[in-house]
Order: sequence, then C-alpha cells, then structure tokens
Amino acid sequence: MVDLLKDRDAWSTDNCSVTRTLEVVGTRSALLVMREAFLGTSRFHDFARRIGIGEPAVAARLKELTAAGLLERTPYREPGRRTRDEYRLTPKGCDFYRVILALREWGDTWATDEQGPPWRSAHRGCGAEVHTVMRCAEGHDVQVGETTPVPGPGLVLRG
Amino acid sequence: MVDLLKDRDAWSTDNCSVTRTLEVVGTRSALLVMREAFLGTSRFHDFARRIGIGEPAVAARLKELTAAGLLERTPYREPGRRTRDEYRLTPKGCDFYRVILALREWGDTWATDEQGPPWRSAHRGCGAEVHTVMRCAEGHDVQVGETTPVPGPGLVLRG
DNA sequence: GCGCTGACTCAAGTAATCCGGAGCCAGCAA
DNA sequence: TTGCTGGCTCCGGATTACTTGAGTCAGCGC
Repeated sequence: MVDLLKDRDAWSTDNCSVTRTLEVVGTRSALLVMREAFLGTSRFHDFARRIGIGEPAVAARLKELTAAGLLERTPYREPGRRTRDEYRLTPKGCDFYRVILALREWGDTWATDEQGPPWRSAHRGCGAEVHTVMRCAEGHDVQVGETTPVPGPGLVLRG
Repeated sequence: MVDLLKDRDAWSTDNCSVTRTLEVVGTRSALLVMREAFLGTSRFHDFARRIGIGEPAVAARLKELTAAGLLERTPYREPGRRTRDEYRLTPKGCDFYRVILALREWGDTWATDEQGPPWRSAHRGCGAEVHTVMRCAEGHDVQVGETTPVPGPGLVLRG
C-alpha cells in the first residue's frame, strides 16, 4: 500500500474532499452564514444584521448555499404581512454542524480572550456540553496525532 | 437562563470563537495549507506545488500561520545543501486536525464524485478508519440535531 | 573568489469579495 | 389606487486574495 505521507508527491489532491467542501463554503462569510443558521437565524435581514455583513454579500451566500443544497427556501407568512421565504437547513446543511462545532471548539481552546466564548453547545435533554471527538471504526477513542492518512477509492497516482 | 435560539437578537457574536478562528484560517488557501501540513508537507516549495497556488500566496499564509502559532519554523539541513527552515505543526496547529477532518468528512459524504475520495484517516495502530463524532460531557453520543446553543462565560447581552 | 541552486520576495495586474447607497418590486393596508 | 414596508438587487468603488514573472539572497561546491 502506498505510504501517503512519505510519497506525498506520488498522488494528487485534485479530487480532495477538503477542496470540494471549500468550493461550497470556502469564504469567511459562507461559514458565518452557516453558523447563524445553526443559531436559529432564517431570514434575510437577520443574517445581514447578526453577522455584520452587507446585504449583497448575504444575498450571494444564501443563493450559493441554497444552490449547493445546504439551505432551502420555504415560504412563510406573518399575519398582516406578505408571503416571504425563509432559509432553513437541509439534512446536507445540518450535517455541516460538526465543521462549525470543530471551528468553535478550536477557537474556544486557542483564541478566546479572558472572558471566554459567548456560546457553547449542549446536548438537548441531558444539558451537558457537547464537543467533538475522533473515533475509529473499531470503537477506539483517537487522539490528535494518532491518525495517519491512508488511500481512498479515488486515489489518483501521478504519471 | 437566556434562550439563545429564541432571543438571538438579545446577544452579540462579536467575541464568537468561530469568528476568531476564521480570523486566523478564514481563507481557502490557509485551510489548504493546514491540510497539506497534516499530509506531511513541511517545505515552502512543496506547499506551493501540492496545493497548486502561487508562491507569494504560500509565503503569506505560512507567515500568518506561523505568527498565529499554528506552525513553527525549524532549521533543517540536507547533506550538501545549505541550512533551510521547514514548517512544522505546533500543538496548537495539531489540534486543528479535527477541523480539517470535519471538512473532509463532510466532503466525503456530500461532495464526492463516483470514484470517491483520494484519502481517508486511519487510526495508527489498529488501522481502522477515523471519523469525528459528537459527545456530551455525560458521555452520551450526540447526533446532529440533538444540540442546542447555551450561553458561555463571555456572553454579551445587547443594550 | 565564482557560479549555481533553491527558498523566498517584490511588483504589477487580475479576480473575487465586500461595502454603502440607491433602487426595484410585491403585496398588504387603507 | 395609492402609499408604505421590507425583502432583495443593482451599481460603483474600495479592499483583499491570488497569479505571473522577475528578482534577491544565502551559502554550498568548486
């Protein structure tokens, strides 16, 4: 089997899943829109105000994330108001939560000031704080540094 | 206790850990540099070639990530060559692996083509594939959708 | 010393992103 | 029908990110 670490030049990352993911959410504003969606925001103007970016930027990100299938537009209607669309997470979008959680956790550990982070994640029901851990298919808990890259089905060797 | 989801307008994300994290690695190229570092790359030109971005961009990212403490420069010397510096992950940088892994996993699930991803992560030792899971402080496995945001120590209420 | 190599940098141009402000438009209220 | 509101879009300019190509510079081999 190819040792990916030692023969790093022997294979390409053209079809890397990280790269593909970043094609969808590779901007700062896209990731913040996703964070806001997980914090319950669903309406155009709320995204803009709460994230603190301009409306054209929000419009572009919402359009892209909807086209990519992470969000979907659904109509809503408040009494006395016209029908509008709101943006809700699809299963594909919900599954992105682990990325947001990993980003938040890293920041909690390495980039907070003395007052600490403004929000955390709790397990609904038991209320205990949620964090990400790595686990292998054999059920072992895996620590940072105990992993190694191995070839996947789409590995492309050069030359 | 404040219900963060319902009263989203009552608090601000100025000191959000996600935002702080993105101040360090908020660009596509920074995240790809980190991916490469985890794939064993440590030298300037290798980063540029393997990621497929220009050298000035690599120089800027390496400088930023080093200043932020995710990478450190250490001298190396090949026989018959002058002394050079290579870039290695610090503990702060190593801890970023869960973010890269979460990005890769999301891409593996939602953004691969028919041939599949080129690489995966294995537990060194047992060799089984590694993935991220969420767990609460009580030890429960937590599924996507079973979490809710709760106030942290740095919560800032508006007004 | 001299040339060579390779790591890195500078400069200039292009593309993407973002902001502020103005404007469009649907449809509810009156 | 008219006015109004709010969701969204368009435009022009500023900033940032990135590319290409040329250049600098350290130090090893000779």
